[in-house]
Amino acid sequence: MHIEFRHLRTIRAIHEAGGVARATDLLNITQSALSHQIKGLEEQTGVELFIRKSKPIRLSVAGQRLLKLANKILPEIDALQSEFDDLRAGKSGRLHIAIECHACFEWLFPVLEKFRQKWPDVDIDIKPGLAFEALPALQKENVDLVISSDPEKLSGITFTHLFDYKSVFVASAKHPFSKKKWIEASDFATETLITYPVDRTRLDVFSQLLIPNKIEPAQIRQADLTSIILLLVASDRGVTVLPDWVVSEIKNNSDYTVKPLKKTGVQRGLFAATRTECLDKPFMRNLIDLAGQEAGRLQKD
Amino acid sequence: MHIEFRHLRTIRAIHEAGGVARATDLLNITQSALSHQIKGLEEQTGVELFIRKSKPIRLSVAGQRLLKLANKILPEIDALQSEFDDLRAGKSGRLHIAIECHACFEWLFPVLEKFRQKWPDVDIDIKPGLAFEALPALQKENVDLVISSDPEKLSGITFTHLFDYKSVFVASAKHPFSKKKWIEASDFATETLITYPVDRTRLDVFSQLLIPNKIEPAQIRQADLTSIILLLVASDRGVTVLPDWVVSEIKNNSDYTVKPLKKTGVQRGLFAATRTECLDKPFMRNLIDLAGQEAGRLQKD
DNA sequence: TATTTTATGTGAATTATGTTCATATAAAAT
DNA sequence: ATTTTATATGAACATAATTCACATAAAATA
Repeated sequence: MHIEFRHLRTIRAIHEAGGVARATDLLNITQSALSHQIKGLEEQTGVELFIRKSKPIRLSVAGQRLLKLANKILPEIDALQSEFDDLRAGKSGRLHIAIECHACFEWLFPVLEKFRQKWPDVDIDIKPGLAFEALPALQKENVDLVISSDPEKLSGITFTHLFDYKSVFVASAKHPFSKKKWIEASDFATETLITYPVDRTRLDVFSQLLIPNKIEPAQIRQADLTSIILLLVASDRGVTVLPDWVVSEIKNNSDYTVKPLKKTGVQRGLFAATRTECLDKPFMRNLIDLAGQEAGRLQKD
Repeated sequence: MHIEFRHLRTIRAIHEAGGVARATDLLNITQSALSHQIKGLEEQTGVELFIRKSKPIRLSVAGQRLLKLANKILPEIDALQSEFDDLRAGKSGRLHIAIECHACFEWLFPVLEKFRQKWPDVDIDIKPGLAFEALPALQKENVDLVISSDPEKLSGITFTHLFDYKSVFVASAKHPFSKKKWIEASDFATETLITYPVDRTRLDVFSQLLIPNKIEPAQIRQADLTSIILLLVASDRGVTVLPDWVVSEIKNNSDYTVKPLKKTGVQRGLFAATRTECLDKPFMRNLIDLAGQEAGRLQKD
C-alpha cells in the first residue's frame, strides 16, 4: 500500500469533523474501515499520524504535515475533474485546423473570431504546412478539422458540406479579356497566371480547367496573400482565378474585370472533414454551423 | 475507482518511456495491467487520455493535462515521504518542554542552544503555565519532556536522573545570618523570603524545610527572574533559597553570603520525565545527555 | 468512584479492485 | 504482403479495502 488520495481525504475529513467517528458521514464509510485505514497508513508511512491518548483523537505533527499536503493536493484533482467534465460536456476541447484551400483564410478568420467568443475554453489553432497530408493527419488526430474541396471516402472521416462557390477569372480592367463573356482554358495559354504558392493539383484553375484541357499558362507567378495577388492583377502583371466570395469585395471596383470560367461557370463545393465521432461534440457542430452562416453572408454581397 | 497516485505514476511513466510497453519496466507491472489501468482511468475520468490511432500511443490534450498534475503532485508526496523518513529516523521530531522547577531556565537555555545546532529539524518549544499539570500534559502528548524534582510512579512515564543539587540559603553579606554555619527552618520566621511566583509546594524551601517544620516566614515577596531575586537580596530586602548551580556564579561575590540549609544541607535530584517510548528517539537521549553534561559543568564552578 | 456513554481498535468474513496469463487485434516495419 | 511490435481483452487469480460483530478504552455523568 502507498499513500493514496483516499488517505488524504480521510485525514482532511477526520480533521474537519474532529474525530474518526464523526468523519464517517463525510466519507460514507464505517468507523471500522477508517480505523483500519489510518492504521494501515501509519504502518506504511512509519510515523504516528494521530495522538491516541485523548479521545477524539488529534492529529500529531506528522498528521498535520499530511493534512497540509491534502489541502494542497485535493483541490487540484477536483479542479482537474471539473476540467475533464467540461471536456466531456464539450465545453472545452481541441480544434486544430488544417486548410487545403488557401483562400479559405478569408472567411475562416471571422468565423473563428465568433467561435472563440462562444467557446473560450476550446484550444483553437491553425496548422500550416499540412496541405497535402491533411487527411492522414486528421485520421491520426494531429488535427481535428480539415477544410477541403475534395471529399473522399475515408474510414472514420465525415465530410460535411459547407457551401458552394464559383471559381472566377479576375484580370485588370484594361485587360483585353474584359470584352469576353466568359474565359476558356485555351485563353490562359498566352497569360501570366498568378496563384497561391501551393501544388497546382490543389488549385481549382488547374484541377478543373487547365489540366483536363492540357493547357499550360504562358507564365506562372506566385503570391502568398490574396491582397497581393489582387494588387498584381490590378497593375496588369497577370491574371488570376479566385473563389467568388473573395471577388465579391472587388467586383464593383473599376480596376478589375471579373468573368466566369467556361460558359457554365466552374462550381465547386467546400467541405469540413472531421473524424466522425467528433461530430458529437457541441463545439464542433457549432463551428460547422457558423462556417455555413458566414459563407451565406459572403455570397449575398 | 478514483484517480489514484498509481495513475499519476503511470501517466508519467508512459510519457517518459514513450509508450505503454516500454513503461512496464519503470512501473514493474505487465503491459496488460497497464492497459487495463489506463482503460479504467479513462472510464473514470470520462475523457480519452491517449491517442490510439498511432502506435506507440501518445498523450491527448487531456492526458497532457493529467501529466502536468502528476509532475506537480508526485514530487510533493516524495518529499513528504522523506520528511517522514527523517521523523522515523529520529532526525526530526517535536520537543515541547514543561518546567516545574522555575530556576531550571538557568541551565536549560544553554543546553537547548547546543541541542538546536545539532538537531536543526527538531521543533523545540517551552510551554509556560503548565507547572502543575505538566505530567498529565506529558501523558496526553501535549508536551514531550518535563523537568521535575519529584519523580512519581506513572504508567508510561520514565524519570531519568539528570543531576543532584543542593538548595542553599542566600542573603546579603550584611545580613546577621552571615555569622551562622547553617540555616534552620526557624530562622525564616523573622525573615522576608523572596521566591519565584509559583505555588509554595513547588518550592524546595517550603516542601523540604518550612512545611515539615510548620514555619511561616515573616513575609513573602515574589520575583520572576533569578537576577531580580538576587538584586533584591543584595540590597537586603529579603533572603532567598536557590539551587547551588544558580549560586555558583555569585558565591565569590562579596555582596552575598551563602549558607547550607540545616546542618546536613538539603539535597535534591533533578529529573527528565518523558513518555517511555520517546526514550528510543535519538534526539531525546541526546538532549538528556547534554543536560547531564551541562549540569556537571555548572557544578564544577 | 462507579457507571454510563461515547470513541476507537481488532479479527474474520466479504467484497471490490488490481494484476497476471493467455490470446486477440491492430498498427508499423520489413 | 508478411513479419514484427504495440496495445486490447476476458477469465482466473491475488491483493487490498470494507463491513460486521465485538472488544477496549477514554470521557462524561451520576
